Amino acid sequence: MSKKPPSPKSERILDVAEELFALHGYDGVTLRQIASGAGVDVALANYHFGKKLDLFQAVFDRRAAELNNARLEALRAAQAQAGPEGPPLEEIIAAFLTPLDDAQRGGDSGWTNYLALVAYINNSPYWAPKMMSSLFDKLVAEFIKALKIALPQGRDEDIYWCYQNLSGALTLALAKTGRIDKLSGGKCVSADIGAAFERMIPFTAAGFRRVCAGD
Amino acid sequence: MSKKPPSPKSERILDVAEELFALHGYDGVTLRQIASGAGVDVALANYHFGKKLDLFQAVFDRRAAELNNARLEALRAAQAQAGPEGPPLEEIIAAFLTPLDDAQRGGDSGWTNYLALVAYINNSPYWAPKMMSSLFDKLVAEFIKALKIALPQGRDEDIYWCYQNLSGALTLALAKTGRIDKLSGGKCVSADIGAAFERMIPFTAAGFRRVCAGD
DNA sequence: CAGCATATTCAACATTTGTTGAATAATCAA
DNA sequence: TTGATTATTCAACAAATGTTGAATATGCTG
Repeated sequence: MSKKPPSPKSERILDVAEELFALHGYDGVTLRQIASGAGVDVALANYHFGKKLDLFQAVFDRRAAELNNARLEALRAAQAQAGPEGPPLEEIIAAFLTPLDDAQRGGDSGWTNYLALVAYINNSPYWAPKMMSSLFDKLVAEFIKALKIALPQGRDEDIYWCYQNLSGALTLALAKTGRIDKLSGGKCVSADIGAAFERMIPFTAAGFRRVCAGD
Repeated sequence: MSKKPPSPKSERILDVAEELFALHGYDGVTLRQIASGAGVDVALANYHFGKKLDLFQAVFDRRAAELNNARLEALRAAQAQAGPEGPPLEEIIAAFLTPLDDAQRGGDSGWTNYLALVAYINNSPYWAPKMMSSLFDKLVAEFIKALKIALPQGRDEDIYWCYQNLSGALTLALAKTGRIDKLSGGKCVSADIGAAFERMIPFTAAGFRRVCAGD
């Protein structure tokens, strides 16, 4: 485990930046808003992280590796438990999703903000190509490989398109826009990622099978 | 020298604003960038549309009614063709999606930008509650009603959660981030909405059935 | 033509923005 | 204690931003 100073102000800067970037996007947040929210002078963000863009990248990087590891471990665990034919579809998808729910349940509200930020980046035609590839491509490739084994008759294009459907459903869930709350008259709460995943896993698994296996 | 739609400069302002807002978001675009792209002075945007926020709203409103009508008509057409038990699931979803593809195929690249802008708004925790509800809630309620008829055993929460999965998959497709292009090594092109919908319809239909009908 | 409304540009404003260099405070080893 | 390194604030800069009022152009109607 990495050990870091308990609460230097640089961490508070990252926390506040994380929250504000997730809500308003990169250009919708000023360094002074971040500094003010962190109870810190404007120049301090620059001292610790350099330019605004570097701060944005630092926020993104801070939790990326840990998130990646958790998801990869979940996939490896499912694979270790399965036979040589690989884990079933539902377990692959669950390994893709549940680490995100676990992170949010950990009590650290920073993870909630971080995942909303990832949703913002992943849905942005400007940011997604620049930021998502560097750290997530390898992980996604691993999941795609596992999906191909679970769906041996699936054509590559179909699997990738289905993966995009899964990614989109996940992205909107992480964004937590509150829209489903209103549409459903309160029956659904967009902050309840567990409830969302409870449906997302069978939903997308059935979708994969229908498109890639003809079921 | 003359391929010009007889468009006054106010339309060009909307066109450029549409494109830039879709790519960079509300705060990522300056009025001077819009004016410059439209070959127009900065003050003209203010003269025609008022404040920046009003311009943003004007861009959103310009095509909203037409889009809504096309989707509602598609649903009504499916209902008219079906018996009293209502149209099957796939046709409801197709009515929800295909008008968007038709709009993009119309040759007007403005529709492509507009739908990417809707994707940006729909995925934003800040904008979605303010802008999506006003114009889309009634339409969504109509589709939900049709879905409930097609899935009579489905519980309300399940149907709403499934709808969110559909909405998320659609949103990411409309954002056209280009990410699937790279992941798939060129086998999928995110600009090809037709190809995306070809999979999205059976994918989400199977998902609805699995979650809401126990199939 | 004249007159008038609309459309468009020009010039400028008060703020806000990201950024930086110097000054001050805190931390810590010797 | 020193002294040096790190952390933080202060003050200010040039550039960019949204916005506005006045000036000019354009088009239309009589």
